Amino acid sequence: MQNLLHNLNPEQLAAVTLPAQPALILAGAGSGKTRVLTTRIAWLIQTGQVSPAGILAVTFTNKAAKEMMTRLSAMMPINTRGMWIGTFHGLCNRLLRAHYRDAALPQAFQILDTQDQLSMIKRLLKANNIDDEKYPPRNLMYFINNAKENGLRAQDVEAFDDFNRRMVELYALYDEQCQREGVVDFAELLLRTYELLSRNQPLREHYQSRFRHILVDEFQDTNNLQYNWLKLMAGTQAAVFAVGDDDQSIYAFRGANVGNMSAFEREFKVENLIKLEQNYRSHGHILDTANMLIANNTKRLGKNLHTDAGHGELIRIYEATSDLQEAQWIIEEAKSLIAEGSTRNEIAILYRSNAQSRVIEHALFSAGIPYRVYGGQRFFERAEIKHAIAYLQLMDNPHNDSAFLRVVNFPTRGIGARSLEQLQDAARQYGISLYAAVPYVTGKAGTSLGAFVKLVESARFETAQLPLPEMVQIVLDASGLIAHYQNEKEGADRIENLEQLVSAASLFVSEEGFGHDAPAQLGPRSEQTAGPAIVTQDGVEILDADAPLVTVMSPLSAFLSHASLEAGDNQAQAGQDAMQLMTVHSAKGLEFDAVFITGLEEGLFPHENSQKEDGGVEEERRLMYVAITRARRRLYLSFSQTRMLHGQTRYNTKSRFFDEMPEESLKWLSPKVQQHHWFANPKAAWDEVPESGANRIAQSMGKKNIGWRIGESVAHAKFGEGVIVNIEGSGSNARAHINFGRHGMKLLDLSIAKLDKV
DNA sequence: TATGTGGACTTTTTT
DNA sequence: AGTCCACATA
Repeated sequence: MQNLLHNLNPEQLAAVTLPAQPALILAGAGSGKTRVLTTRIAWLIQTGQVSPAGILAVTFTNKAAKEMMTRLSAMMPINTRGMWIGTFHGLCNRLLRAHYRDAALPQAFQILDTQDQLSMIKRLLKANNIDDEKYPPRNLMYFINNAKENGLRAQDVEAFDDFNRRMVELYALYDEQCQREGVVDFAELLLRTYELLSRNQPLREHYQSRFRHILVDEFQDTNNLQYNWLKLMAGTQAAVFAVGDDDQSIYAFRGANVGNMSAFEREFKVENLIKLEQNYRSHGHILDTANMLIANNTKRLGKNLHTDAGHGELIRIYEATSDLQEAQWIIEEAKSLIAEGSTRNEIAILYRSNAQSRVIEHALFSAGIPYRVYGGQRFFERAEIKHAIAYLQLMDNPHNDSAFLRVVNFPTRGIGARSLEQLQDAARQYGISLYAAVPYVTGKAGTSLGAFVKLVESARFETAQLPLPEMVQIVLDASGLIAHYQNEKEGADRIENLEQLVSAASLFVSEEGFGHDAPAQLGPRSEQTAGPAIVTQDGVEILDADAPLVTVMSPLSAFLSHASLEAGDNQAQAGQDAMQLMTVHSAKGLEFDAVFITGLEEGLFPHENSQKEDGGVEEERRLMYVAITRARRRLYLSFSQTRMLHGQTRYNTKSRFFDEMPEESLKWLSPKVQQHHWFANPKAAWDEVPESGANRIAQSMGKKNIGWRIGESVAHAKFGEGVIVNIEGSGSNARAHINFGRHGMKLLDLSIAKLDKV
């Protein structure tokens, strides 16, 4: 116990040892948030206030859940696998598996990932002859997900015009189709659980009285449905311990509602509000910069980070002439960092949008510096893996039409569009799945479809008694996937990935406690585990907290859930000491000795789209706050006068965020006025050279010799600094398009406007 | 049915 | 500029 609370600062200690009441912990970046969460759980258990079974801990990512379990096992001898620690979706999956009948789901229901959901919607539109120009599948998907995240079924959505009425109809059709196929999308996992518990009183009361303590990580990221889900789980008895940071709320665009923090404070009558403001990560100048920047936001719960670590180094700021040159500068700085003893792993290059990584990657590649880009395709999202998974899905639940269509003719087995059309007609006519409709198709199409069904059936039959990894291996061979990729020119990597799927199955089986000899397909092993695994109370089947997934689902079903809910690593070549490239969003939660934040230009960061959204710029500022607070010791900020974007050169002004930082913490590496753009930017130079054809055209159009040039920086009394983006007309008629950053693009008459050179 | 071509798109992302 | 997707063609 002494040990457990040892080394906590007063605020952390206070948070960890709060009484069993609603609590809101405002945990600043680097303030030891995860430590507080895990220590709180350990303290509750060790002091005998609650048994491990009475704890529900919710996170957003699998990574965070795993981290929590690892730290918890390090703190006390406890089997965390049986505990209810997981993501919202993972926990919902667990609940729905245990109570599938009450939730009106088939036992082997499967989970659609975003790809699957979109392809399902496309199919739906096609089947109903809907013009996908008028109803873009992606929009319909957003519509449906948004409705679900607000707890609304199709019948609850109010439609005020024909267009929306149609959308609602399609939403209803979509849900019916999912139900027929026995599949649920991500939002459905949440909503279905919410509905299950709100309708089923004994079940609700069981869980409400069982979970005495509910702990929530990253509370600022909860959406409306998740917040209501928590309220329902908590009932009136549970102590909800919510940890979050409103200043790090950067996911509003996907439904996160920071307002949930103040709603929680109000609705739960929170009396225990603790701020963790002591930062253990960054040096003083970095924190001062972050603090001053975020102070420009209006709607804040209020928080200021401080450190004992001293001021440290100044923030280094660099103005580049082009994106290319910015990249080259980064590499020079990184090289000298490495020369001074930094490891590449400890250097991160952050950018607002993925498109910015290319130039940097090119530069790193030519410099021969190893790097790793986050955010690529993830293991379970690769096409070949999705194919293999689809075969497994069909063996587990043949009515999954998405899975059926994905592989019915892959590898090709002579089942073309015509055959499938016949099949889909039959399926629609009888209201059954494609798989079930196969017997209704006659002729040659029927024969080849029948052969496919036989393939799936015999794979299922032959592997019924085998452990999961062996089953996967057999499916890879029997499906013809391996053979297909062997014949393909660049199939080697794909075969390697498929073999990795077998390893993933092995790893899964041992990690989840299924045991390597457990048959993959046999039903739930509740009979074998016996004991208290499932108890009946008021006629309701109740899951015991220590019962892992093994008791409620087969290894195969569990593995398929895992594949959907945990798409796997998206890092390329892990392991190697490499520089880290990622968007600011994906950097959240990470920290590095040295951080480069690049592309700090108006329009890019803050992003131009954010100006139109209300609260958009504040979210961008929080994003910048997250970026700054990733750095431990050294922080570089850079921006560029010109940048190639979407095949066009853009002239941006520097980000407004520079004006919101403390001058005394900054060190400008480049002189305010650089050499002229056409000097450093080869492309611009080419355009401006008098001999070039392009320039002769420009001259004849009056683009030159009027005292101003495209790309030149100017200052205007009202609009501040800007960049000349284009010039039209000549002589006294000359007018210039000038990008004034936050003031937007202006068209000014050059003979009238008072402009100064910068 | 594999392959090519034109057109539209382009902020951020986890489950 | 680069990617993805739908549709057309050999």
